[in-house]
Amino acid sequence: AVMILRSRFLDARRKRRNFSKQATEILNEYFYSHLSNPYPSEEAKEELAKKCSITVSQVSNWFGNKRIRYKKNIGKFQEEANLYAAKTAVNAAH
Amino acid sequence: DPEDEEERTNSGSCTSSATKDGNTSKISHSSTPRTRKKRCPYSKFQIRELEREFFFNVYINKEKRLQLSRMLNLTDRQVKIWFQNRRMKEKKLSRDRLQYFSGNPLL
DNA sequence: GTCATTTATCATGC
DNA sequence: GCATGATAAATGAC
Repeated sequence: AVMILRSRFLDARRKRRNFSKQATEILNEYFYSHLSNPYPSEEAKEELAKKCSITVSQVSNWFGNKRIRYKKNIGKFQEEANLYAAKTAVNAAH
Repeated sequence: DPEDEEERTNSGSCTSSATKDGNTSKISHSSTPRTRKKRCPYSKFQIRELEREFFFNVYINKEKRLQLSRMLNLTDRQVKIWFQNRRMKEKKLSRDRLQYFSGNPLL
């Protein structure tokens, strides 16, 4: 029984599952609204993790990947950037 | 400069082809990072030996470190860094285990 | 020494 | 076939 759970734990780490649409939405909103300094504090990470129903480590991984992949090809993310820029603008208006 | 303590002729995968030529600096970084060393994954053999030593001793001393670095064709610095990263990995594993099994009372 | 990172690589989803 | 999340080397702050 313990062995089963142990193997299940090891598998859970290796298997990759995409985050939910809502989670990605929340993370992108934060990223593009802090584009000048996309480094959330530890407290901000915990809050994001809670809202996204993921772990703090996963939040750190997401921002790490996002920062370098954005930097490596800004053009590819331009459309996405405009989208979330408009979205945050609407939210601010309300 | 934290420069190479002899990269040693690598036998297997990631040889020291860092071409430390003087100036290919396209962008004039007035200082600091003169070409970051390319990340090269270690071989199965290297990992096994590192893990073996890590099991006995989470902290490796200078003596064994030099010995191990020579045996694995790695620099002393690389072995030191590997143990640092390995300790961080162990800590993260502990955190993840705790979180993973926290919701499971093992029925 | 720890620890948050950067970067490349790995593994998987679709 | 790439997009994406996680991990493995390597750096730097402290």
